[in-house]
Amino acid sequence: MTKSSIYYGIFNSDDYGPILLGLCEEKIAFLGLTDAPREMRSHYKTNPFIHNIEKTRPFFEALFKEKPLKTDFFFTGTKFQHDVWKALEGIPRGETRSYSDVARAIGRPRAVRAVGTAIGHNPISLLIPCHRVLYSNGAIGNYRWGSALKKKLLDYEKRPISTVVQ
DNA sequence: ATAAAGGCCACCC
DNA sequence: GGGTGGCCTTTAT
Repeated sequence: MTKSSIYYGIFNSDDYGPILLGLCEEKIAFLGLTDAPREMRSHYKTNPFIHNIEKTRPFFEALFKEKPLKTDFFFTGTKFQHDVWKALEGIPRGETRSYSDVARAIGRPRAVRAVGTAIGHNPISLLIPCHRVLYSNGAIGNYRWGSALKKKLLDYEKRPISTVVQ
């Protein structure tokens, strides 16, 4: 059985720089703040990558609408990672949690460090809001695309009205 | 099978 | 403030 292709496009967001968006079977399979398709390799080891702006553009544009569709995700990953990522979806815009909050939320209060690692492997940045998870001491913490970008995202989310990702 | 490496945290100075 | 040991999953030997 052959693997489904990943159709990808690289776009530019005014505020956050390049955004790489990957589709698999018409669902969002990857979203990252990068212009490097190889960033998708660890998630989709053997799928063919096909550059296709036309296919991916509507999904990119939807990101900046009022209600971007949050449901159509194509997921890889282990059960543990799914549990973690699913917990992240429940963190509303403008709020934050600590890594240990998330660990508690999935019923694994002591797996804090593993939670951090799993969050770092979140394949769908922004829509699965991994940037809303901070150190328990309030520090910004790390981010796959750089702590500076994480901080920027959070600063934007403090605005009452915004056109950024919901 | 085993080891090493993580987007952590509570605890100790 | 800065180390350090423990915790748990994933990935690489």
